[in-house]
Amino acid sequence: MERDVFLIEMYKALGHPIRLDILRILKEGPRCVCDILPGLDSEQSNASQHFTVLKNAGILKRYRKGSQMMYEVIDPMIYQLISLSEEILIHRLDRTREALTREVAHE
Amino acid sequence: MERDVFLIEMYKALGHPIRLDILRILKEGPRCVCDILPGLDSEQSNASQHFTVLKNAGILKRYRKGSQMMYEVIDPMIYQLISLSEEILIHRLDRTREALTREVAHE
DNA sequence: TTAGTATATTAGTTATTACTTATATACTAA
DNA sequence: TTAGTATATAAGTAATAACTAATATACTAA
Repeated sequence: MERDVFLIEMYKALGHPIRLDILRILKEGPRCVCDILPGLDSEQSNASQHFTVLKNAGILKRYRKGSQMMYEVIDPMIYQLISLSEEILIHRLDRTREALTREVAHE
Repeated sequence: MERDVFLIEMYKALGHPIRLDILRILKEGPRCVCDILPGLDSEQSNASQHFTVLKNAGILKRYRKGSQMMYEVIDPMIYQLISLSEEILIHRLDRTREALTREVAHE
């Protein structure tokens, strides 16, 4: 499928801790870079490149507001996606815990 | 967050066309490598490494069945995740189409 | 045993992504 | 204008991921 190109770009964009941090900060609404940067563990230039990755993946858009650059999540459904991923993870941890409990019981 | 490591590994694992293909084939249920390989655009060795990535990301598990190696999706919720991603994409295409229509109307 | 099949693993190479440093651009205010 | 602030972009390097080719392992059947 050729649409997969976009899917894959989206997954790749999500696959970096700094970019997840950016998305979490933007969950509160549009923010300028100056307000996001302090929450990131990254230099200005590097962070800026991460913004670009998220923009190119179709997740963020940006616009200028005076001397500041604003970033905004295009489609809040992306947060459903992240939540669902987290659920899957929790699901997994639960299973692991369970398996562990069974093991201990058998000793 | 330290749990992010696992999230990120999951997103990274999803971010490759061959690995998405593998998951789509496994949607029908457990399959041996021999049955999956023909559906992939990849050499045996390379494919095998993609299986490993999916396994290490906690998405697949495997077990031997005679001379064959079986792979199986651990948690079918992963397909919800993929569907949701696809929805987000469709959503985006709809918006783009809409915007285009408006533009043409204004000409 | 031996040969054959199925598949994983290793090592080497190539391609892609991330990061760093330096610089450019856009804007604001003096 | 000029200086300062906010941020992007470019170029180079380092780190990681993907691929290829060769080999190893586990099993089966003769």
